[in-house]
Amino acid sequence: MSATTTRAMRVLLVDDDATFADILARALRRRGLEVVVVHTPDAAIERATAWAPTHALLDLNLNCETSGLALIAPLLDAAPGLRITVLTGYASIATTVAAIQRGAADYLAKPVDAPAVIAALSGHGDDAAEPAVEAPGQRMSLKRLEWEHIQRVLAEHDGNISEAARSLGLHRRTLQRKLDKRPVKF
Amino acid sequence: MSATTTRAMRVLLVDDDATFADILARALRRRGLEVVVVHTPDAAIERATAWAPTHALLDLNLNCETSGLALIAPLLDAAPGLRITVLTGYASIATTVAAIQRGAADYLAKPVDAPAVIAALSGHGDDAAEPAVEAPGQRMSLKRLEWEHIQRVLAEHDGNISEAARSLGLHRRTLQRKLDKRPVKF
DNA sequence: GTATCGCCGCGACGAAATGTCGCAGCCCTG
DNA sequence: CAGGGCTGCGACATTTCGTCGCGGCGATAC
Repeated sequence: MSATTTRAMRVLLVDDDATFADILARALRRRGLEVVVVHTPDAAIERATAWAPTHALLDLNLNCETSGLALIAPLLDAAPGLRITVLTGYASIATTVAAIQRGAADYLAKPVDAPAVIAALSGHGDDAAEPAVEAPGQRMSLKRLEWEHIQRVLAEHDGNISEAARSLGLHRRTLQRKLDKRPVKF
Repeated sequence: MSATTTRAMRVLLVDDDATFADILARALRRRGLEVVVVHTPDAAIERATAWAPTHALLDLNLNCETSGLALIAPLLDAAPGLRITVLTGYASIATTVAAIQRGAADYLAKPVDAPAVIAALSGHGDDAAEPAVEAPGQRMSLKRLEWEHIQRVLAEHDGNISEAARSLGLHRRTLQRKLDKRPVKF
């Protein structure tokens, strides 16, 4: 273990975005955490088994076939007790539900800052603070609503774009455009 | 399980919005579910204890102090094994995480249609696969969904188009056009 | 009375989103 | 190897959206 604080958290960072992963890793290390970065599902499993991390940061949309979602179970298998925090740039209610149901401990939407990540990792504001039903003076924007629904349907069809488009009654091309077009703030 | 009726799901619907609750309840009953509607946390606990429902639909933002979130644990206490599905008009990642961590089985953002609710109730997200795509035209939603949401927001603003437009984050002119375009076949 | 203000309905026009077609690459299966 | 389905993407015609502006209405305020 590190000589820093108490028992340092051993964090396995799984993200195919090397740039983002490195920055985040550096930020976490500066705060005394032990971090190992991997960019592929296979490497993630391998490290989880060999290194026995205590926490994991998992990017949902690894651009490979295996979604981050599919990685949750194997990771928990490889390292029992692992506290997995899912991180994603394309957050949606549907994927949130799926992630938590599969065993993730928390779920964060990019962009996030190091403090927020650490808080989530350690489980702060987890079961403690109540999000206090937000009172947005504003309804879910139509865009947001659409995004959520698309994610839901897409998930129902296992990520099959063509099928989802058909099911949604819109052109595949349009769905594609909608999909890669959304950073979507909220 | 209740062998009397065809193992019908006994659903406890907790929602302070009487209108919405009634409509939903009717829709569910028409599909063969047993539904009991309550409008307050206290009544919810009471019914959960006395009636022993198998499923619960819980609106997150009951406009009382006790958020729906806080009701999850007591409900699970009152009726062990209860499958709680959270329903809310103010969906957010944070509340989603909180709800599921507290024991909710699923989380849906309004507006939703009866089929979606039933799917969630029966736990399609857990293990069941749903290759059975609805009939064609079922998912024309994007438009329908938008329409529903617009109506909801419009109603909440007492029909004030300008205000609703502002709240929805779109131009008044656009809202007008969207409004008079729909022949609205419900 | 009339000035002001906010909401409503609508025409117009450029900007953006969408529907449609087509092409090429991939992977799977017969 | 051919055939079929999924995917990413370019091109182009249509449609919708965002914005500005007008005139009209009704409620207050002056």
